[in-house]
Amino acid sequence: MMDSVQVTAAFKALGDPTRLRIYEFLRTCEGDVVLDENGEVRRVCGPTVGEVCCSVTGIDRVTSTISFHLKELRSAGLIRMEKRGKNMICSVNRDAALELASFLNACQDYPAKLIQ
Amino acid sequence: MMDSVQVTAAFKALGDPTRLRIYEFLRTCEGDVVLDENGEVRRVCGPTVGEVCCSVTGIDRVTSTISFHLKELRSAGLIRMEKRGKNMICSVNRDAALELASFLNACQDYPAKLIQ
DNA sequence: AGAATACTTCGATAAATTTAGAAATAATGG
DNA sequence: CCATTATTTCTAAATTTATCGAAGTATTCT
Repeated sequence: MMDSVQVTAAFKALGDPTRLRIYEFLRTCEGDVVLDENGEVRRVCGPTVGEVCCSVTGIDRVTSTISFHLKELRSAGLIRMEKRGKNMICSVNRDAALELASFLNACQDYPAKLIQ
Repeated sequence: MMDSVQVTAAFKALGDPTRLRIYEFLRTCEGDVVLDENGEVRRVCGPTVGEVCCSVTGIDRVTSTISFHLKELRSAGLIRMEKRGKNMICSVNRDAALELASFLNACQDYPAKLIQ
């Protein structure tokens, strides 16, 4: 379970237009995954850092800037990155997204009293 | 529906520890609401800015700073504020929270292909 | 081994953000 | 109408952040 420090970090990471753009792009990339020896899901193909740079339209940033933003998203636990030869393969961490969603949905656990 | 600029602004607003703290406090405050002449839900009692200052523990900020953060949350559409005499009454905007949650839940609409 | 490719880290800079405190505004109470 | 209370706006300072380009690190290719 994410504590409030982690939740803040995740929201902060998504609260930048360039990063949100990258994040949304990564979400749309269907990629193959495998189950490794421990039964963990591991991504084996998908967008590399270079592909993110080329593919994310509307923003115009050099590679080092994209790298910086990917690191921010990764530190916040929102994406995973895995070395694959010369490349780094990026993928979203769905568990983190779902945890954040459930944090936001919790607003319904505190109902307001309605008075006519 | 929130566009991506609004989503960014909302995440950014929540991505600050002081604001997230305030937001969480506001969520827990059950307050009475009324339906006004247009059938709109309107809050009639609940935490004022001053009460937010006193009640949100763990942060230590002067009133003007809290006021600044409330304004940020309000600009992002996450909370509502309504004048009531000398006071301003604060409440969370649940619709915004639920929209953000559904943005995050959309990560499930793009399934990865699993390969053994 | 040396060159090429993919990415990250470092250094510098400009812009944005958070913060406190002072001054301003608005509403109520005597 | 003046004093008090509640909140906001303004100002200035400190800190953080986003950005680029250069230099560095790894990995593959020849």
